[in-house]
Amino acid sequence: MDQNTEITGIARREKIYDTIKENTTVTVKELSSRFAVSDMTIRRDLHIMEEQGILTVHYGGATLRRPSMAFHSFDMRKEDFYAEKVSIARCAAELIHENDVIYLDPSTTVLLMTRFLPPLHVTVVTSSLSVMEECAHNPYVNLFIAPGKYHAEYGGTMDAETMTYLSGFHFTSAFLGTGFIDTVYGVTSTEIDCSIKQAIMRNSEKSILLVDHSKFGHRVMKKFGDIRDFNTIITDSGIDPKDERAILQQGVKLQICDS
Amino acid sequence: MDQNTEITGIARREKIYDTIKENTTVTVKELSSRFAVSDMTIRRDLHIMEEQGILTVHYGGATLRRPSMAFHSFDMRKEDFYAEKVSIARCAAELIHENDVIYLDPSTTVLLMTRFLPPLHVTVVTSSLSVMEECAHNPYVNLFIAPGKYHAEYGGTMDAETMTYLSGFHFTSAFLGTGFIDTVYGVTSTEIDCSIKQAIMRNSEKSILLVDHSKFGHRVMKKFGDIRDFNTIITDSGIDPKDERAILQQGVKLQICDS
DNA sequence: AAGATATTGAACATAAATAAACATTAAGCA
DNA sequence: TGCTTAATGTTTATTTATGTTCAATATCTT
Repeated sequence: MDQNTEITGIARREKIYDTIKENTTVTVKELSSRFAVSDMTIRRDLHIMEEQGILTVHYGGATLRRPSMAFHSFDMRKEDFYAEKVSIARCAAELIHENDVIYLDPSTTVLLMTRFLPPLHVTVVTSSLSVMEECAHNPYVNLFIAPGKYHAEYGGTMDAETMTYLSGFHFTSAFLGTGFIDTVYGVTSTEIDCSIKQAIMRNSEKSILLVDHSKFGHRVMKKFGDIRDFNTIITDSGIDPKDERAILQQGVKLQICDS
Repeated sequence: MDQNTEITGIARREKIYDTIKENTTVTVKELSSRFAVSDMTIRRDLHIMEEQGILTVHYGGATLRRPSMAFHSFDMRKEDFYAEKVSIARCAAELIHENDVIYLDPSTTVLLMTRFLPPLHVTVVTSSLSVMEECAHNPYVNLFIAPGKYHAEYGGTMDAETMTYLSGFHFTSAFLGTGFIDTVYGVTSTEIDCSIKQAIMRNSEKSILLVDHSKFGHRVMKKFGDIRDFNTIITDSGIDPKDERAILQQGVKLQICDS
C-alpha cells in the first residue's frame, strides 16, 4: 500500500517478512508491484530469506517456513534426492509385518517410511521427534519414545540415556539411515550416533539400511557397522555398479528401488 | 472463505493437504472449482501428493493416506475455556527465570505456556509431545524428553519408565495441570498420572498448578496433592469466591488472571 | 448385463516464471 | 573527483505450471 519512501534491501526484506507472517504465502508479482521493483529483485530477496531459514521459495512465490511438524512444512521436499528417498522408504515399509517391533532411526529417509506404514499393528520405538509426530495419530502404531537431550541437528534425542533406554528393547527389525557409506570401509557416523546404532543392531533380529546413492563413497571417523552387518540395504537406481557388486559379494541383500 | 488469489503449485497443494486433513477425503470437482483451475491440474496435484505418500487417489478424488480416525480427545480439549487458559498460561510463563530447570506437564493449559516463554535460557523437561514440538525450535530452550509408551489420550508418555526418568531431575519449578480440583479434597487424576506428578513435586523446589475455574469442585479417585502442596495456583477470574478463600486460608499463593 | 454418464490420463499447446549473464544505477569513500 | 562495490534492472534461453482435446476406462442406472 504505502511505499512512498524508497525502500531498499534489508528494509524491504523486513516488510516482506511482515507480509508473509500474516498471509503465510506471498507471490513474486504481488511483492514486485507493491515495492515497485523488478521481479528479479524480489526473487533475490526471497532466496536470501530462504538461506536465512525464514521461508521456502517455490514457483511463483514463497511460503513461511513453519517451525514444527515434519511434513506440514514442505522444506523436506527440498531435501536432496527427495524422490529417491520416497521410493526407498516405500520399499522399506513393505518389510514390516504384523506385530513387529521396529526401531525407526532419526533420518529423513526413515522418517518417510511413516507415510507408507501398512495397516498392521506394529510397535514403533524411536528417538526422532518427527517420527513421533507422524506415528502419534496412527491407530495401528504402539509408540515408544526414547528419552534424553533433544538435539535440533539430529531432530531427536541422542545421549547416554537414549542408548540405555533403547538397549532395553528387542526389535524384530531396525531401520537405519546413514550419511556415509563406503563398500570397503563400512558405514560411518558421529560418535554418539554410532554408539546408539550399534546398541540397536545388537538387539535387533534384522538390520535394514536405507541409503540413497549420493551417500556412497563417503566416510567419517567412526564406524558403526560393516556392510555385512546389515541384512538388507535399500538404495535407489543411481547406485554405482561397482558398489552394487561389492555389496552382493559380501552376501548382503540389496534392494534397488527406481525413483 | 476463499480469497484464494491465484494460488499456484505447491501453495495450492498445501491447501489441499489442509483440506484433506480435515475431511479425510476430497473430490477433484470440489477442488478444481475452489481453486478455479482445471480438473487436470488437480489430478496432477493429487498424483504428486500420492507419489509423496500423502494420500491415495481414487476415481473422483483422493483420500488421506494416514489411517486417521480418532482425531483425539487431546486435540478436542483445546477448545474449552481457551481464552482463560491462554491468560493463565501467560501468567505462569512470567514465573520463569534465567537458567531455570522446569517441568512442563502434559496439559493443554501448560502447553500454552510454550507460546509465552520469555527469551531466557531455560531447561525444559517434558513428557508431552506437543510441548516437545513447540520447544524443539526454540533456541533458548534446552529440551529433555521423557521416555515411555505414548498415550494419545494424554498426548504424551506415561508409564513407569517415564516416572523413573523424571525422578532423576531436580526442578526449580514444576508447572502442572489438572482436570479435577476440590479445595477440600485436593487435586486428583488418574492412577499413573498421580504417581508421576507426585514424583515431580518431590523433586521440585516450587510446584505451580495451572487450572481454569471450570475444573473446581470436581474430583476423581486418586489424589496427587493437597492444595497446600502447591506454592502457587494460577486460575482465571471465573473462580468461585468460596474456593478463592479456601485456597488463601491454606497459605497458598493464588494468582487470578483476567481473560 | 448393457447403455448412459462421468472420470481419467496421455499428448500436445501455451503462457508464465525462472536462472544466468550482462548492463546499469546508486552509494561510499579516499 | 574518480574508483570501487553493492544493489537493481534487462535480456535471454530454459524450465515449469497449466489448459485442452480426445480416446479409453470406470461407475452408475435400469
